[in-house]
Amino acid sequence: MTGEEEFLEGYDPGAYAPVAVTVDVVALTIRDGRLHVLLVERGGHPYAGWNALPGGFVQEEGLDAAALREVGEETGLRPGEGELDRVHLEQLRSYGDPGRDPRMRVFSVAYLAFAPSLPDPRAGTDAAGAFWMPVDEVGELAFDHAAILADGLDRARSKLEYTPLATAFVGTEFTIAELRAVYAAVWGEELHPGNFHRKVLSVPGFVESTGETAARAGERGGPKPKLYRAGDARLLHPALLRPTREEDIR
Amino acid sequence: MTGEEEFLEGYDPGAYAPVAVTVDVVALTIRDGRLHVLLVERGGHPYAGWNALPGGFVQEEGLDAAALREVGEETGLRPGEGELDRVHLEQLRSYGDPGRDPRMRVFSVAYLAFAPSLPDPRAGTDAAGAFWMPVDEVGELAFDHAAILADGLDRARSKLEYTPLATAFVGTEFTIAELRAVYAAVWGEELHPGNFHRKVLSVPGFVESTGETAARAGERGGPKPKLYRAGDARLLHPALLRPTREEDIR
DNA sequence: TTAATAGTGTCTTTCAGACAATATTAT
DNA sequence: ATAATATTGTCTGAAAGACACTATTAA
Repeated sequence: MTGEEEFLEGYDPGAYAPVAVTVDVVALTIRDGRLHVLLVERGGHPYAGWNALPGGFVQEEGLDAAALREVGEETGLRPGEGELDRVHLEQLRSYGDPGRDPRMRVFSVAYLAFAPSLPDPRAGTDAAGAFWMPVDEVGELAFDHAAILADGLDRARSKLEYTPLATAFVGTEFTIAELRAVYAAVWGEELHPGNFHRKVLSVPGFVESTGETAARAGERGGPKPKLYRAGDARLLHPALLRPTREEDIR
Repeated sequence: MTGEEEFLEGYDPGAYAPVAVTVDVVALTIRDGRLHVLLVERGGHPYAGWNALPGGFVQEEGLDAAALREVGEETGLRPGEGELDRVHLEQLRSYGDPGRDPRMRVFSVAYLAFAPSLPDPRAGTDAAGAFWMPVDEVGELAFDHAAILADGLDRARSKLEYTPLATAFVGTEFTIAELRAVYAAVWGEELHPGNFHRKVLSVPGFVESTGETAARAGERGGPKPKLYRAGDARLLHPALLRPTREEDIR
């Protein structure tokens, strides 16, 4: 008896139905102060013509590698050329309801990707058909991708509170105001500039000063802001908590 | 062309290698004031004789259902008989490194289960071979299960901070001291009784009074404590934070 | 000049944590 | 009686949020 036969012995025949494993990516970035998600328009059936999250089969690679490959393919970015290396990836969760894909049993491992503002994917060749859309304009999506997107947004909003995730959405050098704009875009609410400024600088390891000052102030005036880069903290202590909403608690 | 043929068209042949999807469960409970995890001793190869997390193939069911089925099979509990219904389940994350199972490509969706103290699984028939082990006595595990267990413990310790998860480890009615014992067991450190007591009662919706008092005080004296049941909060605001450890932050 | 912004200061309230005090109960 | 525990009270320092103020710069 081979190892594989032994492996399969004694299990329900239902387990032998062909299954597929895919990765789907919720890739987020901020453009013009608004949170955007990377989508693709489906060509084939089912859901032909619908928008969907970028994704595909896991090949001879790990899950993280598969997710990074998908992001690269759909954005047209190449590994080692800088921009793709700055994309932060983390696993979101997996989805496997029977019937979520009408053709066969498909399990999807969803990933979250965070990136600074990226060029439009249409420029590339592979990436034709992919585009960034403001998250508040996303309507229906193919399969269960709307639920996956919702879970991804929840996770992103939550992680801004207790991790330095916001720095993944800005360049290597940034101003406190740019960081505040990230929080405003992801949380969908304005933050008090003065309190936010003092808070960010008071959290150890969140940001560190470059000693430099921006070459120019904002379009509507004001002093030239100081520049910062991401610090070495993996967690924010104390955390930057959202205003408490009663409906989130109960 | 059938839908499935169309579906598979154009993908790398590597994607056609047979794959399997399993669920593995990190089931935690507290016995004698210590955190325990449910393990099984493997019969067949590979890793024959090693301890492993309970798990198995996903059948014609959702992922959550598969995880609950595994817990039931390995503990000997039956749905609808009460105890299994009190088990709290949540998805942990998925693992899919090539080579994590030497026989074929196996993707595992790991789950976390939290339960009040349960009877010893050996009593049942299906569940022979399963047993509870204190987490700090768990040595090597089969496959990548040690890493899965470590991830599960991290998640559990973290969720105690900002969710009412601790109430899943005690009976429907409990004392503040019992709740404190849960935190002490999971976090591995003692908590200040007075401050913990005031803190728990001050978080809206964490616990609610039953109006009753325990029939008996503890073994070593003291007043009869009041009884509480879980409240309706899904999140703790403000949270019950662990003492900050510098090494966790950087 | 005007208006907006960067950055800092102040005050109030909330909360975490250290510590103390009192009442109650098993042994 | 003794010792341990449940519960409440007090105090200090950290931190959040509201508000105010000054200096700086684009238009």
